Amino acid sequence: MAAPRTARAIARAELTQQIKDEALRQLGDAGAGELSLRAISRELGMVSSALYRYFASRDELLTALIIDAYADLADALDAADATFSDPDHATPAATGTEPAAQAAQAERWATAAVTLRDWALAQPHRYSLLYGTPVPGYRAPMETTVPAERVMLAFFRPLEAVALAGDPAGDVADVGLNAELRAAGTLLGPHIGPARLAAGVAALAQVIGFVTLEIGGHFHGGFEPADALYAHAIEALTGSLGLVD
Amino acid sequence: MAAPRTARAIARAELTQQIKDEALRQLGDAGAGELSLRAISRELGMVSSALYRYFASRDELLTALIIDAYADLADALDAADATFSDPDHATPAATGTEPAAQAAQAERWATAAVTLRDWALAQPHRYSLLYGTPVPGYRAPMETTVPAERVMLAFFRPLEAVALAGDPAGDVADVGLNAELRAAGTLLGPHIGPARLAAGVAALAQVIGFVTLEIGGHFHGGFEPADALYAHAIEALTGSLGLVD
DNA sequence: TGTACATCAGTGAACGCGCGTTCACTGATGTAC
DNA sequence: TGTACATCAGTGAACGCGCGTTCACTGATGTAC
Repeated sequence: MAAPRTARAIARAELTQQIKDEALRQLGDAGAGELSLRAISRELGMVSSALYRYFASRDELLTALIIDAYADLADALDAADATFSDPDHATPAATGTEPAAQAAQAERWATAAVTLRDWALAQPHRYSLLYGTPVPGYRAPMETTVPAERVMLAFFRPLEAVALAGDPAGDVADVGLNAELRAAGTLLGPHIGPARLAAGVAALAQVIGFVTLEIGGHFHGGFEPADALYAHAIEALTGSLGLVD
Repeated sequence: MAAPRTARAIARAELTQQIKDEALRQLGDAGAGELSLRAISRELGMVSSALYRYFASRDELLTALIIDAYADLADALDAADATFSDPDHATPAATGTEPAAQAAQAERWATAAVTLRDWALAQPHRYSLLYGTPVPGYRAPMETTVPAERVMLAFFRPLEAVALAGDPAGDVADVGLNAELRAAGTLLGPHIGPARLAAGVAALAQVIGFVTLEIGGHFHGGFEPADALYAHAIEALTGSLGLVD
């Protein structure tokens, strides 16, 4: 991974980034289906075939953009979360089952939800790349699953903390679903009980749904900006997650 | 609206439908950004310019597809709901505040949620057209808002019924949000209190989020099919709507 | 019922444009001795 | 430190393709008298 720092390598890294930046600008204008290598090269003042020194095909560029977007969103979520595990702050994960500790995890979760929306509203085309309509003819390769999981994890870390503190939450009635949830739990948070895991997935679905609707203009005329509505929903969700009473 | 039933008018209506059908088939293959008039005309065995007798432009065809999709989804929701207001069945809307009446509305709501997912999974490209990434360069005209609202209404009718039966549910803490909710309520259900309206929007967002994630392949490897998880979430949602205790 | 005229579906050619990808090439940068 | 060779970024032309939309046209269908 650590490339040699020759002038060539530096120039290559820089131009690779410029290509991605310009690609993103065009996604903003046109949407994912319309990403054009020729338009990108034109904008960068080079010939279209030169792009092939940097990305083997259009799909490879698209994959790079998706991976970057997941990573960037995950970074934003981690950065927002960092304030909660700072040496300056208490690390509530280890402090026990008392309401105060749970409330702190509720705030962590709420922060993740707010951060995701802020990120999405700031760059809706990148959000759409991740959670919108799949791009025509493009199937995300496995390289994207790791950064995608980093995003998920930001929403399950607070639940894991509460579970570790002694409140795992119980099973779910449906036996089959219970097994599915336990299996998913090994990735998302091995100590979270099935009931809370299900609530966690549902809460995340609501966050995604909210943002998708808002970006899609479905709140037009009614709510919008949907800040207040969203804040209200988050409060209810932390309740449903068993993080506040 | 009632066109003359000349042979010409009949042929026109039929071909118009065939064009739309073929357009949908291509959306299934390629996604919304790639809808091609030439490909459609090719498939229908006619010359591309002939399409302009039926749709003035690509955007107009796209608009027709969107309106149709909303209408079709709304029809499916209404049909599923019809069993609840059949003369054969009790019409619980008028029966009062007793738990039994509320439970009936909970089932109505759950039916809407299940119907929406079934419809979406059966034709994911149409769903994406409505709730996925906005099509590049295309802005939905106002003609689409009426059928879009029909879909929403299917999810708020049960809430209105409960409200009319004497359980409107109260206000929400945030004064500004309360006003927004009251304004939105005039469309969605004039007797639904702000708190339940907010819960209703949140529940709908969760439904949309779930289906969007499932169609986008984000449940791959974990859940999928997500039937059990979805059913579980719906139960929790009817609780959050104050339709079951 | 028959005729004259108007409407309209579908044709075929063309305009002007854009796309992803390939290939042989040149010249500059980096490496090994 | 200097030279010979290998690597690689970027060029420019080309291939083969697709697109939305326009226009003047023909022939069939519908309408009015």
